[in-house]
Amino acid sequence: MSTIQDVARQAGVSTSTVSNVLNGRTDRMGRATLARVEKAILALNYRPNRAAQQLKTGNNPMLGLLVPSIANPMYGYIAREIETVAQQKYGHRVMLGNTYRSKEIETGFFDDLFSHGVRGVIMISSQLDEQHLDLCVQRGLVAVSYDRPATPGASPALDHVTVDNAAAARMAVEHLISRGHRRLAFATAAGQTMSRREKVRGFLAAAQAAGLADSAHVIEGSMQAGYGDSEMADVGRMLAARIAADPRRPTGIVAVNDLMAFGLMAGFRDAGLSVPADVSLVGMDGLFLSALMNPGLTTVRLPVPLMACKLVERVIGRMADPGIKPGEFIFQPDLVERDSVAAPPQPVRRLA
Amino acid sequence: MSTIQDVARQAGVSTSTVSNVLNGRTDRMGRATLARVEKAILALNYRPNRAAQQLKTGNNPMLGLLVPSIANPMYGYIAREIETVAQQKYGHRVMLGNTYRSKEIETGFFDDLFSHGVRGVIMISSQLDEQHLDLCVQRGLVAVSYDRPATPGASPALDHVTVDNAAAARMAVEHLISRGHRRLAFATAAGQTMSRREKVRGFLAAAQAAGLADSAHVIEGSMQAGYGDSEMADVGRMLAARIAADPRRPTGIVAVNDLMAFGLMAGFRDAGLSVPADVSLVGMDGLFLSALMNPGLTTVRLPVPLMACKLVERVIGRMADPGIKPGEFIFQPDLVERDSVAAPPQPVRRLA
DNA sequence: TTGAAAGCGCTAACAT
DNA sequence: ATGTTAGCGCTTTCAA
Repeated sequence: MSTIQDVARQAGVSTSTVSNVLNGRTDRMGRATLARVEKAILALNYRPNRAAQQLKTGNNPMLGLLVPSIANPMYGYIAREIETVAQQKYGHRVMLGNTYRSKEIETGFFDDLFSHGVRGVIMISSQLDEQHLDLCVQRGLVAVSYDRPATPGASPALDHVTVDNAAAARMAVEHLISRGHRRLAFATAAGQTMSRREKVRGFLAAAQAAGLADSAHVIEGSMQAGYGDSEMADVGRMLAARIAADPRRPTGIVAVNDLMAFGLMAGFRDAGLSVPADVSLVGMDGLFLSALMNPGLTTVRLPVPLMACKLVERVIGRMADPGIKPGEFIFQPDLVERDSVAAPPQPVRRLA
Repeated sequence: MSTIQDVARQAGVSTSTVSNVLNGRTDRMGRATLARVEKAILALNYRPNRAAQQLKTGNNPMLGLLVPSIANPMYGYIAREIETVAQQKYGHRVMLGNTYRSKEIETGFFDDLFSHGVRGVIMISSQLDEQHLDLCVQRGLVAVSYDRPATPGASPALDHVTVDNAAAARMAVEHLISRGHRRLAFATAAGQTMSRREKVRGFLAAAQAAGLADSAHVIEGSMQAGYGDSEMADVGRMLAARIAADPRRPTGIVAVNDLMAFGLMAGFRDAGLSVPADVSLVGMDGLFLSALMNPGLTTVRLPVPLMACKLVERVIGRMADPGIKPGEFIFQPDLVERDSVAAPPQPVRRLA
């Protein structure tokens, strides 16, 4: 590994000149000098030592990325987009952490962020208390949160990038209603996240607006382990059994996310119910996997690449200019129609 | 952020004493001194600056992790296991990169590994030339490769951790044969990886051993984009159409991985063929998603947590002791039976 | 048992 | 236009 000194020697200049070209201050030198330095850099295949740069400047071209579990296909998708734009567009690397939604693990990650000199972090579905977060922000962390709107009232210390969850739920409900469904349910897992709360709110509001308040219910399953990839589907499977057993069961179900919908589909199959003949189902997320399900899952798709861009743009932008105030960025989803929704089954008529 | 100096001052000792307690050399000091230092560290919530440590020692408690795409559920799963053990068991953080199987991107990642002072890397399904890799290893990188056996003949500069891919394919074939299948196919995507080659070899060998060499074929679909999450399923879907159109089509199919199997299932459905009544299907990977498919996918499951442990243990072990020679570690898979395999359809008899 | 001090590779203020 | 230099926070040798 060659150092800035090696380059300086090779080019016959001082280290500050090399440093200047490294940092784009090329106006401060002759063309010939610049050329010599660039040649030496190439010849030695020189790469600046980030640790030294960071020790000096306090900056590290790296972002923290916190997800509940990267094994969850939705978080994997978001993470891929984030890493790709952080790298290709801004030259930043990504330090990844799985939190399993544990506060202790999150705290540990933040500590390490500081000790590695990483000053920007993207948090996917955080559960962090506002006070802990505020503390990190006070210590100079630039944080951007996904999938969780700003806490109303609290001073926004963070950026918030999120889909319009209430609108997403509404789209699902309206789609079901347009196909003739009157008995609706929203299937979710216990353990409130902001986004789940918003979806429930949107679901209920849309049902009410259609005059269906009395026949729209929220069904919640409890999760053993707490973080949510296969567990989320397990909950769906369990919930489906419960729903199937109910003689007055809903005919149209909105799932809190695609994984839940996958579990629901499997559970209905176990119970001998057919989707969409007996129950219709709408997911949320728009995973590529939803197209592979049998039947293909109708789902509300989130604009993941757009949101990932915004997330990265905001952390990096605010790291560069601390004067920028945190903001809130809400994206609109869209409905992808496939084969998991049909008209509700006709009630069986007894012959007189 | 407090420094080692702050701690030294607070405890009334020199920085070297603090450094000694930081590095476990507690025998070199009095009990009272140790206690004072520990108290000061706690009081100041002190965290050593990794950049400074690294500048001094050349070590960084961080691992590189290279995957083709973290949006692929299999790589997401492996990555989660790796990050978790690296962190919880060894206190190392993970720097993540998506390669999209591009050599340029891989090279860029390696450069950044060096400039960040990261000396250990885990490569999932790398396509790297041996020579490029060797160069990095010569420069001091400790590399561990997953899913690719050592190149025979070449001096092993890397560790290799992999499942016994040939055995995996054999298990799938034998399962199909045991259910009465005689016309077999192996469905894969174009673009050779080591693991795909091994699987093909195992498939062919098993078919031959059963005297089925003439009726066992490898079917290969080409990928547009090159890296493989939804693309892999797309190839499967396309391949299914091709297979369905063949009047002498195979009755039992082994898919190169679960994603391919998912695509195949969807494609057969498109074509009006039923799994397993018309075609039987065995996947490979053992994703949790395979249990959610309709029908549930029979698949050869890889021992991911075990392999992840070994991967991490090897990089970190060899970083600590460069004397350890690279080795090869092969894990055995097992078959998970679900509902995608049945007896082959009876040939239609015409009435005389 | 403890401390002083050099130096890892870099940046940037200051000097020339 | 270019060079000199202090110092970022830490480890470690050597001296006391």
